[in-house]
Amino acid sequence: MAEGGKARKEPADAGIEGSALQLGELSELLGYSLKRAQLRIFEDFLRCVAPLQLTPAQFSVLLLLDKNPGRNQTEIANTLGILRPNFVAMLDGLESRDLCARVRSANDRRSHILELTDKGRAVLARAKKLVASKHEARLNELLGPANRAALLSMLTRIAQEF
Amino acid sequence: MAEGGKARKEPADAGIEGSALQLGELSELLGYSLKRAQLRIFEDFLRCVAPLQLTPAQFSVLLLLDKNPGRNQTEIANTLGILRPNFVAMLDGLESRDLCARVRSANDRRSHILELTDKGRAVLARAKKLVASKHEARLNELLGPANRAALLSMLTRIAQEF
DNA sequence: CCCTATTTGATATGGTGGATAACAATTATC
DNA sequence: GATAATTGTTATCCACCATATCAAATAGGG
Repeated sequence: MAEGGKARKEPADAGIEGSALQLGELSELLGYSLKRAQLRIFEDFLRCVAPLQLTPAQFSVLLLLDKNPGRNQTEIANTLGILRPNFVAMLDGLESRDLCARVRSANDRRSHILELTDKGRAVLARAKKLVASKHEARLNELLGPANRAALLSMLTRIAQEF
Repeated sequence: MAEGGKARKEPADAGIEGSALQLGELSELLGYSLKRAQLRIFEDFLRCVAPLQLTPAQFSVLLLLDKNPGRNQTEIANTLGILRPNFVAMLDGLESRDLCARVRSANDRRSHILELTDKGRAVLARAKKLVASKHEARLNELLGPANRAALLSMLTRIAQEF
């Protein structure tokens, strides 16, 4: 067994066996970076707002309820791109934590008007502070305010006009 | 019933009942626009590459296999952020369509070396053309080459350094 | 050389989001 | 007043993600 050259760990070949794979055209694919960045941002959001146990989706619901009082489930869900059936369980979660409430409408007894509770408003206020001071602040630090604004503008443009 | 003011459709109140909800701080939340933009981009990718029946994830696997021959499942999956257990079914799909093949390694009989088949290379080539000519071209049209490059750069930065 | 630890692909399983069909209650429409 | 449409809800399915576990194979230490 002394003819050596195949037993160990193949140092004979080219030699990029270590780890670093070549991403190739993948690094030019916008969708790929977009997805990766989105996962990172959501991960950081969850971390920053962990004390309040709010997901990005839940936070967006609370924000929307605060800015749009008197709306029903369908209106809120549609605005956020959530399908009505899937919005039910989400509201159940928020309502069971006393962050919002379903109130039967007097005009149309089919619909539930959604309201923030006092606790919901308090949690939202704290969440806003955490997001601004930890999450978005970190982004500003990484990109700078001007770049951050440009990035937001382009993403909004894609979301709306693409 | 002629005392009017409550029967019809409540034109008495403020009056923004039509539809347009106020997004409020949501439009300043980068994560929100990021997610929305990502969904749009993936939707368009699927549409553009529909004739080949490839998802973004599948396309990224084919790209990676092409640029990194001789790698095993773990290496490819790790690079793409896919967990090994979830990569199995994905490979089953690609292999059953004869786009790639698992080949037992001679050095290490535990691992499967992943190879693109001829058909896989052909499909990848066609997919690249569709993505470039339809998908990415449309993005360039919307943002312009310079903005598109800046966007990609910032997203990559977030994905890597955030 | 043997025994143990590690690695690789695979399976099973659970959780979460997203999508559609269907339903009862209510309202709109003709 | 009969029929259609809307609202919230349930049930169900599918894609994706995550963890524990396993058998086969390899690596490492005595």
